[in-house]
Amino acid sequence: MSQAFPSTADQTASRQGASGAAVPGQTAAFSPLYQQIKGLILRSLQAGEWKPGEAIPSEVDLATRFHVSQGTVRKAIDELAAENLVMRRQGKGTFVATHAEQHVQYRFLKLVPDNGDVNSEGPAQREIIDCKRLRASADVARALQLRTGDAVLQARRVLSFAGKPTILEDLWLPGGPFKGLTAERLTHYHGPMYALFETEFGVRMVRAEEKIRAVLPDAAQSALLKVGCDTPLLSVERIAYTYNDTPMELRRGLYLTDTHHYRNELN
Amino acid sequence: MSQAFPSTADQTASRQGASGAAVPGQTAAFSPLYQQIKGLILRSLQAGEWKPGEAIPSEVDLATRFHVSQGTVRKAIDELAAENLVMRRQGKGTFVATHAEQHVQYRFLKLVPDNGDVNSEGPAQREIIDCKRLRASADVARALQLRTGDAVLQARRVLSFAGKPTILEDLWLPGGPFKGLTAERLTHYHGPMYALFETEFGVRMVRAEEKIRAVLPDAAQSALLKVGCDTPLLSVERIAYTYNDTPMELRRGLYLTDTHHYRNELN
DNA sequence: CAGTGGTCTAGACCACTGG
DNA sequence: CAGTGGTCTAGACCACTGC
Repeated sequence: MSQAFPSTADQTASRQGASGAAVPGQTAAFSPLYQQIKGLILRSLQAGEWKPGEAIPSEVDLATRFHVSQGTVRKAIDELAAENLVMRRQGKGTFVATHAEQHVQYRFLKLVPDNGDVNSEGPAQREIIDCKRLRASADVARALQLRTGDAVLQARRVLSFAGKPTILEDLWLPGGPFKGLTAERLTHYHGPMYALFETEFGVRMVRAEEKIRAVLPDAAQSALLKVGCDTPLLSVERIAYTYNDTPMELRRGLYLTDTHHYRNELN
Repeated sequence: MSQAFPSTADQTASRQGASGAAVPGQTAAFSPLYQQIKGLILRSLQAGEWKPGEAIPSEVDLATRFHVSQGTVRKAIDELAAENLVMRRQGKGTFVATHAEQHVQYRFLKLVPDNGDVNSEGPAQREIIDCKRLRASADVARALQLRTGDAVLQARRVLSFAGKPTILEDLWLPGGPFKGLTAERLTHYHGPMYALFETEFGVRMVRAEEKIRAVLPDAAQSALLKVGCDTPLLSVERIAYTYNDTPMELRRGLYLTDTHHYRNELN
């Protein structure tokens, strides 16, 4: 009895007592109740039942809805909070996480000024170099789990700090979910790009993976960053995922690291 | 009543009921019971009451010892487990984390082969270039929270994969805790360096911070890595900490990234 | 003051390990 | 089988927020 929750929402949770009655020759994957609840809440988040920034129902409400104790709902939400999918605020409620908040802006950008103070340099200046639709090359298609030749959107931009070009980014988005995204829209939006993705296209980036290398720029790249072709740069390839481990963005960044560095914490 | 646990171990935990009786003009920092328990367990870990790899007392034992419920101990241990200070194993117990285990070896090394399979290339070949005692320069002293001129131990080594030099590391250790460490010992030890630190010097690295840049090697560096002076390399400066946020190692690595990359996961 | 998340408890039962 | 961590519950109370 590991298929405890069929598709409809309001349903009583099933305890998995009879472990002997499982499929023979196969280990019945044990999934605790709170994991199932977590899955249900996840499904609602995914379906957009609650929008980014909004509060989700209180723990007692959810406990009633799912016919479990508050403690079980609590443990489910604990895990969602640990994965940054929701934010708990004591006395107020639990809120769907968003990239559009001041203190979590640029959650995925690990480049910081050498003095360590992200606030010391003010907001980045952004310049969209171009933005066009094209057909996915083999490697882009693979990264985004599309087929070669599928429609994708490509953009290139430069970020500058204190007037100095520091980051050159190329990014690719699947054509379907991001239909209607234009250079205009990108240029005039103020705030993190991922916030725009949320509000305009309903795409929430939930986690990302980065592959980092040291490279030398080609002629076009060095011109845009205004450095010599012999200046070593960080190459940061990022794949960002929505719910369900679905890749939704490929980003290739070149970071200038003379006044900034990529900061990472290891646990 | 936020100073609930004085220095002796076996003591009854105090509830913090009377919040009105706090120091006037100052917010009484509320610290929940499980945090205090966590602090006590942490203190025992730090004091070496249980060695790396050993089991700590069971939850019920600890609950008895601290005069709290098992649930409270559980929450304390949950946090310690989340910080990788202990490892829980259902049915067996809770164990002090160690760097000397197969599946968590090289916990702090994020460089992986491009095919992503860490096991495909076999163990790294290690060569100690040198290892000597000297006086801390200003920047090394600052990183290790020592005074300029204090005794430090410096080592340099090259790691090779499939015979190809890939990582050049310089590292600095505080002279006091690592008294007696020699090039001999480093050369003949098989296993992660951090495991040696645990077993031989009782120093457990708990977390680390890295600053990453792209650089070009100098003549000596390029010779050791057998690459040209125009080959861009990842510069990875790591500070590793023991308990209490005490820095215990400064490491400056140069990573060759033509067949490997630095892998990072963002949440 | 009511409503929210956060803490703490005591007890029952389950899943896993090893002797 | 006993001992461990893991789940789930019901209930009490605390801390914080906003009305």
